[in-house]
Amino acid sequence: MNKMDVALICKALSDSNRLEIVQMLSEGEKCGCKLLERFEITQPTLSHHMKTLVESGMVNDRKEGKWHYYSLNKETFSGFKKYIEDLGCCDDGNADKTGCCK
Amino acid sequence: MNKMDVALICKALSDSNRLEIVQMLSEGEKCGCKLLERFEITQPTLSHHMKTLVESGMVNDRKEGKWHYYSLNKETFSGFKKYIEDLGCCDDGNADKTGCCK
DNA sequence: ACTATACATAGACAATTATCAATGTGAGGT
DNA sequence: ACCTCACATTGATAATTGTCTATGTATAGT
Repeated sequence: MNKMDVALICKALSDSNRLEIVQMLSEGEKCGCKLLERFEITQPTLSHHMKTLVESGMVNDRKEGKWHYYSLNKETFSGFKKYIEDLGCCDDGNADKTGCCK
Repeated sequence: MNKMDVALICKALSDSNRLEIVQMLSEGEKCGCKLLERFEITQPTLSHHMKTLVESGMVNDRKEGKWHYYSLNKETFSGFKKYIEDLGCCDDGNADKTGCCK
């Protein structure tokens, strides 16, 4: 995962509604209408947010009949987590010979 | 650390220049002029980015003579990391009784 | 006092974004 | 055929953002 991917994911997570959506999806797959119930936004606005999340790679979109089921993209998420962990990796002052720490 | 804090940090990291700045600061404290050398942006633009980073809480600003020394705020960073880790915490399907996994 | 350096602030502009109301689409049910 | 539900798209608007030029400010050296 490169810098641009991470910046895109961060942008996707930079809205508190979308952050909460990701949090809800971490509990498991959910359809759009269930997500909508939890927010005070209109359906087109949710649709826009979901598009942003899907395009960032953080969220999968699966269609079944009338419904869209959204879920976290585990691969993207773990890549993102690793990038973030490595980002602050040397700020503890206990870097070893590999140039990294803990 | 709450949702708004995290959204603010994500917004700060959603620009590839700022992401690279944070990456540079993870190597250690650096002054503004050293940072500026590495980017093809003007000084006011860097100043604006640093303000965004400092206001997000991710970066510390220490003044010494003419220079501003910037460094990662380890506390904020580790809080952020923890939040991100917990965010995707249950998407592996191996949640235990605590409601969480690994 | 003058100059140079490091950085901030103000003002402008183009691009992006979050949101909405209105409308379109596609799938199921009656 | 018609209607309803789930969702997307369009078009609009106000707010935010990234970037610049121009200018201001503070510190240090001569």
